[in-house]
Amino acid sequence: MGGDLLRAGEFQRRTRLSAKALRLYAEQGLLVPDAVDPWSGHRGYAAGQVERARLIAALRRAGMPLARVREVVDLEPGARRSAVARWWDGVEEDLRRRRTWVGALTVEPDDGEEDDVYEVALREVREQTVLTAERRLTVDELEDFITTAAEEIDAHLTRSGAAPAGPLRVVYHGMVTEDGDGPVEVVRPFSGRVEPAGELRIRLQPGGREAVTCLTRGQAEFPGILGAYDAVGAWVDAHGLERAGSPAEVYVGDRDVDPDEPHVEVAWPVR
Amino acid sequence: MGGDLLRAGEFQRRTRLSAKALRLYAEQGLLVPDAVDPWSGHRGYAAGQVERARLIAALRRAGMPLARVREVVDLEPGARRSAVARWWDGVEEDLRRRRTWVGALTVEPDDGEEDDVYEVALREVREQTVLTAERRLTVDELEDFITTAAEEIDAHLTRSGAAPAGPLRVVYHGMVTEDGDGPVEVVRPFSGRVEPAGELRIRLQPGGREAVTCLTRGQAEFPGILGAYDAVGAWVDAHGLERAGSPAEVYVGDRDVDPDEPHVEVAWPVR
DNA sequence: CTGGACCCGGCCCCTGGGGCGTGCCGCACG
DNA sequence: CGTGCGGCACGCCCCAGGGGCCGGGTCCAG
Repeated sequence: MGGDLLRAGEFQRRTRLSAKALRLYAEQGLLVPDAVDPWSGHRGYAAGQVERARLIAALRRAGMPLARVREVVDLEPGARRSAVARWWDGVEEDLRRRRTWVGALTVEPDDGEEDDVYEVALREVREQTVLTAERRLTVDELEDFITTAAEEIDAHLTRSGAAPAGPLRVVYHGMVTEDGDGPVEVVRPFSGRVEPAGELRIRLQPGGREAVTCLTRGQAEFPGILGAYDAVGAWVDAHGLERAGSPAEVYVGDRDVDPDEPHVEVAWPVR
Repeated sequence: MGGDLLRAGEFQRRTRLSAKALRLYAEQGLLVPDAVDPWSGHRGYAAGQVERARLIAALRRAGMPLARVREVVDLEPGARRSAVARWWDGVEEDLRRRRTWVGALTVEPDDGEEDDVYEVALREVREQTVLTAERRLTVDELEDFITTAAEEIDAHLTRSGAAPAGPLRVVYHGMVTEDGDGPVEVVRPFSGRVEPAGELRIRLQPGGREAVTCLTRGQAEFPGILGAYDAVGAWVDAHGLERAGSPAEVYVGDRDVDPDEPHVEVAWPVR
């Protein structure tokens, strides 16, 4: 019976969706009217479509992008609920990241100029042979990668009868922010004889001078640590030097102990 | 000295802003390069612009729209911090709204069909004289308006020597969702003689039949209450009746006490 | 028959860029 | 002296999710 077909306006009212939205969903095949008059183009919705439309409306109001709505609407209720929950986890995660930026923006700086907080020094480093692992990644994979790579590197050194000859460095060849993707290189100097293995590479870390500042754990948290990079960079510029390579973090202490002691350095090679 | 001008690429690296973004900001006057070569169009940024650029970058990464960045970026640090905080409050607020929708979508329905949860009945109402206040508003103003309007109405009745003659009704002549805007009418039946005053109007509430269901406080929370409207609407359709006006909430008990007892009804006039 | 309600499609607008293609520079290297 | 390459500008098309407006068609009741 064509009599239970709802016209666009009525359907709109019942689903709390705008005419524009309904037309969009119809075009995209997300919510296709039960019948379309070929002459006038007028759409007719079956009463049973109200439920689907309301589901879509709720998902949209929750802020879910249409592309994902498309994937989710046709799932079984249980699967759908968990899909929505998974998506929402991502939203909250994103919000947490944004919140850290807001935090950095709204926190009153302790006092004095930002540049004065960091004591930047110049030091000479000598050429070293290093074992490295490199990867492009996003910020959420970073922690994992550093830990894993450091373990792999040290295990390989031990296996080869070589020994670490200095602190772990993490060189940022590119920006790793929430959207950037490196590459990032985990670097361990060593003494002894080692063959490359798997993803692990051996290279010569050139000697030279680098500007460096030392941070406490607290200062090393993201995104505050960016301030340290800024400070070192600014110091280099201010002293008429030239940035000569990619900046690095040097883990003077062990990475996973002593959360409040100072032991990460930010170092930038200069010329 | 033109020597301390940074070219686009270098500035990009130092500010962690994309070339595209920098060009956009330059066009929009948000971050205007210190010098532009009139022949090549090449932009040159002063070293001192890095700080502003980084501020903008941080605001954008926090998700602040450019229009607001524009307002905020030139404020004094203290004012800026509070402006950012205010904006962020709005973001969190919006998120809370979205979260209620997600909650409605991910909560397992208790059991059975949604329609069965509500017992819908048909009842006869008689014609009444009512004092009303009407307004278009958004969902966040709703609570306030209902409370205030109810107080005003009852105060006016008392002043006029008339008496309330039935429970408070709130008639939703249009959709009031987080984006919709009513209009919403707060309605109090009365007996006695009353003159209109200010925004308060007197009209005749027509008698007739209405479909009605009774809700507990818990069911009446947004957005769950929408399910009640849906249920009543569906019941009306299923019984071959016709929706004859705007749906209303009837506050059988006082609005502000007894949070867990049932005393709000959803009523829909029918023909 | 006519007015008003309802509805269509189309077009331009918004944000905040991403991605791609084209073409211009100047600089270093052969 | 050429030439290749990296850096840069610019322009076009794309995304979501519609809002708003316009010109015209349709449908129903009076």
